[in-house]
Amino acid sequence: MLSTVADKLKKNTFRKSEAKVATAILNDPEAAIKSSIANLAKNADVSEPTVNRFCTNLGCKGFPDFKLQLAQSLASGTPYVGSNVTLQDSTEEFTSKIFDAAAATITRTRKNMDIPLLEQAIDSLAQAKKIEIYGLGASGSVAQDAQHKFFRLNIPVIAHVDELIQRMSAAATQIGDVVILISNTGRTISIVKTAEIAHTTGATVIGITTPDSPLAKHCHLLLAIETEDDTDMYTPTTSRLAHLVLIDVLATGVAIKRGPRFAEHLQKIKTSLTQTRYPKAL
Amino acid sequence: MLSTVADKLKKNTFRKSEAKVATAILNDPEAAIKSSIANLAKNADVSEPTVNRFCTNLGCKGFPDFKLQLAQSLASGTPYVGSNVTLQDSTEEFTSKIFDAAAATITRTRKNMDIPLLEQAIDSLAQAKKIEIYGLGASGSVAQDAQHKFFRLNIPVIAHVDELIQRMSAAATQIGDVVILISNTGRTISIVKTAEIAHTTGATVIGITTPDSPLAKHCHLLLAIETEDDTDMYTPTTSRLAHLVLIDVLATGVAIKRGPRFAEHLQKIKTSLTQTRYPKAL
DNA sequence: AATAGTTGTTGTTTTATTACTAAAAATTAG
DNA sequence: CTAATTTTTAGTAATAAAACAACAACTATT
Repeated sequence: MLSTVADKLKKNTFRKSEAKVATAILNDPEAAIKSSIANLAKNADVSEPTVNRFCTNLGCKGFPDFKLQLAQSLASGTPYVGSNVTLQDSTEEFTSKIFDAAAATITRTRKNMDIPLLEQAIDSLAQAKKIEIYGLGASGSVAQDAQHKFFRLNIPVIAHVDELIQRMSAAATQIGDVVILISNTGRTISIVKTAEIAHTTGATVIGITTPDSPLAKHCHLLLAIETEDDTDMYTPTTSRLAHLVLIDVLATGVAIKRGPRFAEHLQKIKTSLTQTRYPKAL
Repeated sequence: MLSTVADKLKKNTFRKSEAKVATAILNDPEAAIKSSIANLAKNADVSEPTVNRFCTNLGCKGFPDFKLQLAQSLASGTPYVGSNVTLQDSTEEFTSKIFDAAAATITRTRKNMDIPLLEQAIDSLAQAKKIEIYGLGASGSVAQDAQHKFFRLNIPVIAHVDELIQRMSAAATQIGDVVILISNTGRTISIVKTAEIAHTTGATVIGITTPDSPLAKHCHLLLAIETEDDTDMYTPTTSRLAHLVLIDVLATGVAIKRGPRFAEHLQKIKTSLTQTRYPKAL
């Protein structure tokens, strides 16, 4: 895991005057990326070369390079402001926090994507005789969204949100089928059991869940989505957004793999819907 | 609408030599943020002051400021390249594009949020005797996700994804009830008809849909989500992500409005789930 | 007291910016 | 339609600012 400049700033393995620099930067990072070396040196009450040495010690090529890297780590993610919603928040505040959290989740998930693994998953989905998608609770609607996505690709697919039906259906899978299991925690007993059942039939088991979870251990292909710790009950869980985007990626990958002959199928689906809609205004 | 430096780079309202600068930067943005003004000027085959003027014309304070801003928009994954997925895309490419589009949608939606309107919606939801949520197709799973969210808040809520049941249920609503209609296009005839029915009963009709659409005209409260034009059939629709986050905001708002007495209810729900899960590893 | 480790001072080099000038394009008058 | 004038645009050269390197001084530790 490559650590950002912002992360390094928080370690306190600094010498006296470099610590001053670090705290000065942490005090107002936004200001730091805009100020010159002289300015920052004055603020931190150290000499200019100290600031420069500080930067090189952090692994940067110099002060400008440091500013650039800091700017980038600030831009991605918002690691500085705690984004937990509180009872005291104004509408504007909690709205911002929720949108922030959502965007951050997307960005974070993107960074952690394992492309070769994705390709494997897409391969097996593209060749699947049948795709079964299981989820419970909030992951249930994710499963249904996934069904909708793959259905449009003209692939035999079914989502189940009922524990018993999931088990029965899983038991009925065969070699060549793919079972996608969606679980935020990866610790839902019933889903894990279902994964075990699917394993016995020889179906390919794909998990969209937290790494190192019980479910993760029962998957042929683990598409890991890191969960933020559910510290605050007022903060909605954003991981299902990551799940949805991941499914978009899978479905798109399959669509591309199937190539241009699918274009006409998708067109068919589109025209089939036109009768259900009011025409677009000009 | 605040646009990033990266956005501005794509507009071609440049003069001859500044266009050279823009293309040079777009050719290799990563390199641009690292090079000096002299270097970039040579690459673009223009003089150094031209590069500088280019930066100030873009609204930056100077070249260093420009580099900083560009670095930030690159880091936050802004799609500075056209984000339509093509058949030729590598897995890495279309994955990036999809995640980019998702993040961009979230950010864009956030900017367009109308806070007072949100507050009105939250108010009516918090006071609702009953909440009904309707969606079809992809919006169906959004509706079910919404049901799940409000259900956790101990509010009488039901989602329907069947056109006929939606109509019947809408006809049975009363004053004090709230009907949430979710539609990406806002042009699904059946949903619009259902909105009309709900209107006659005196229920509050909230629409989560495209502004200026037929559905939008039949809502008491319109929570507008701008849709990106569905230009490419391989590009998944990201608007449902916006819908989901918006629902998060609504549910959170209601939770906050109901105050601390809800904390215990949420706690109850949590403990009710523990028996269904494997314990967390230490 | 000596030495290794840190920090500050001075000066050089690189980088960015400003002011000015030349060229090109556009506009208007003849 | 052409020529003259104005306006816009780009480049040159000079200036200012910033970053960096080499060296000197200081501190703490043994």
